[in-house]
Amino acid sequence: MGLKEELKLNKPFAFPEHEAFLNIYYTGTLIRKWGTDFLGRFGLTDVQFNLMMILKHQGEKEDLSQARLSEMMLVNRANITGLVDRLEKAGLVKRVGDPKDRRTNLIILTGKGRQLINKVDPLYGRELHRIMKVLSAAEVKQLIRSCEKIRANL
Amino acid sequence: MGLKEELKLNKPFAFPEHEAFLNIYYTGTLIRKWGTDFLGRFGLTDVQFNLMMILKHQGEKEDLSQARLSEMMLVNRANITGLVDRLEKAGLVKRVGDPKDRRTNLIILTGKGRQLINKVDPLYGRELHRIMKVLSAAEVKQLIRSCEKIRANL
DNA sequence: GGTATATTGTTTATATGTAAACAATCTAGG
DNA sequence: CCTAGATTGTTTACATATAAACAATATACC
Repeated sequence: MGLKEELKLNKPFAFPEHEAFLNIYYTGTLIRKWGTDFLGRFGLTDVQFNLMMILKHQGEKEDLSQARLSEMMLVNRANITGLVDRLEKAGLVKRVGDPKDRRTNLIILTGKGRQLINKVDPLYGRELHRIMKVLSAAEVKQLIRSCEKIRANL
Repeated sequence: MGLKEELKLNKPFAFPEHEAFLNIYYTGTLIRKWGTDFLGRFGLTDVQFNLMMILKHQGEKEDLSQARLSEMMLVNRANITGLVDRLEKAGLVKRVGDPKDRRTNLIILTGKGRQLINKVDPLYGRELHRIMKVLSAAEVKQLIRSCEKIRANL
């Protein structure tokens, strides 16, 4: 359904570019809501899942400090403090001192955290496939290209 | 630039659909950040601007209660309380009692609010055009279709 | 070696988001 | 009319976001 109908707007969009811009904005918002809802069954928020997925997939080859995590998650480093606090309290991650830099905390999954993310990751992947399979391979490719073009101007 | 490079990931995406999904998520996030940055010059957040744009464009034909605003902005109605509080304190909007329903607040722009949004709206539109003009008309149309298809499954 | 500059993680103040509970009010159905 | 159920806006408790300031620590350069 078009945004005009979804939001029950009383007039159509003046420019298709405006409609496209809002489509990304609203779809991004709804993806976040969907993620929060899906992951809530496992006691996680979407942001917590994001961080743990980075630890699982990127952490194989790279030590991940709070500053590096904030960069990959596109958030201010002040955010990571509380986020790691909550995950640490839940026993899912641990702060480890970096022997090469005493300012730095390296964040690693605990056994419990690894076990949880190993369970949730494939279930999440399956849902993601369900959501995206309505697009053809060409549409997927074009969507990626269009998003990249837009980001280049932001 | 691809997400892999932007986030400096150490391995490529396993599935294009996953990459497309994250592209929307991250592009939505960056659009929000861009908006906050651009609108900050006028003393507004992107959320406050959103609400005022709805009041300007949708308010012409429809009385807008807090509940209706929360529906159009895809947020919980509890949010609107604080948002309107802040805009009211800034003198940009007003709460008006609905004569037909004493539970309801109708939200309207003040003179000052209307003046501000009339100034910012065209400037915002120009920036939006700058950002989106890298896409052809066909790409814009396809982007809208793809987002709609994805939302249908969320 | 010593000093200026940069970076890291934390804290604070503020804005936004959720869900759940509440009082006030409306609506439907007898 | 009256009562059961729904809706509205608010409050609370919490999770997430920012920017700005801070102490601790690294780094770069003379």
